[in-house]
Amino acid sequence: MRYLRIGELAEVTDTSAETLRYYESEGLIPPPRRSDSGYRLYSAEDERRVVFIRRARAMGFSLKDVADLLSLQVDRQSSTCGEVKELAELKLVEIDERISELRKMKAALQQVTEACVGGEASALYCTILNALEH
Amino acid sequence: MRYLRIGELAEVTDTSAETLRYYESEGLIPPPRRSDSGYRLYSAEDERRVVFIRRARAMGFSLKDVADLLSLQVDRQSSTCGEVKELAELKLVEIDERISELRKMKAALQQVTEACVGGEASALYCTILNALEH
DNA sequence: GCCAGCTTTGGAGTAAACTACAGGCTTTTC
DNA sequence: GAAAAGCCTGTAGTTTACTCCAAAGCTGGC
Repeated sequence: MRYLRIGELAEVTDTSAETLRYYESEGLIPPPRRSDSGYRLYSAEDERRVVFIRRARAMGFSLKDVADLLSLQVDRQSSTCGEVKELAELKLVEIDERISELRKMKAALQQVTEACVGGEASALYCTILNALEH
Repeated sequence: MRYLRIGELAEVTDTSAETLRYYESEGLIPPPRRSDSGYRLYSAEDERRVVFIRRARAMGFSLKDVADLLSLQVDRQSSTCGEVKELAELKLVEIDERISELRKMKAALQQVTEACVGGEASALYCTILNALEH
């Protein structure tokens, strides 16, 4: 199994070593194993986790949100399926709402670009706010 | 035409007077007209603008992003339709990417909740990371 | 006309999420 | 084997987006 050092993981996940150490300090990624000299060594599992965090962040989820989502990683003894399911369903509703808002925004933006086909004169109507009040 | 005072606008847009003044200071909303005594008086147009800002913020767009989107409000002389269209299309791509990421996340979450139907024993498989590597 | 509850400006404070040192090891490269 | 590059801990600084005063002026109801 191949382990990555912090700089390597930073590169493949498009972030920085500082950020990775910060995530560790905030408990978003578990303390990785260390080399004899104390260097952090990250597994493929750690990498997946960081990729997930970065994706969620890019979508505007807070680190707290991400922590909630990651907490859905559950082992047998810690909590029942019911609790996990409840949390997941709450987040599902949130995600659905986000998607529908984004669709509205997309429709509005498309209306803007369509209004723009007509050349200079139609710039008058090129406002996203006008497009939004369907 | 009905004008709203800052507290009223704050209430209908579910934010605070301070935040509205902050948006004004950052150029996200234009300086509204004032009453004789200097109170801000907001139009329905202002209200729509604030609603838009709050929605976009709730979806994780930064104020800079919002400013970009609002800059699509263009008047005849300021810029050509081509420029507006280009910006709008750039944001459209961004929005599409966001939607598809959210869909992936949704699918993963649904997989988690489905795995949870089976009761306690299946909690072993209840990890969102496992679900994400389809 | 008085008082509670607005509003004003200006400036300071806060929380989240990084980001950047400093000083000192370790590893790699020439 | 020496310089360059990478990593360590710890702490301090930055950015974004608010949030909270303070001191003073308005507004509406009794």
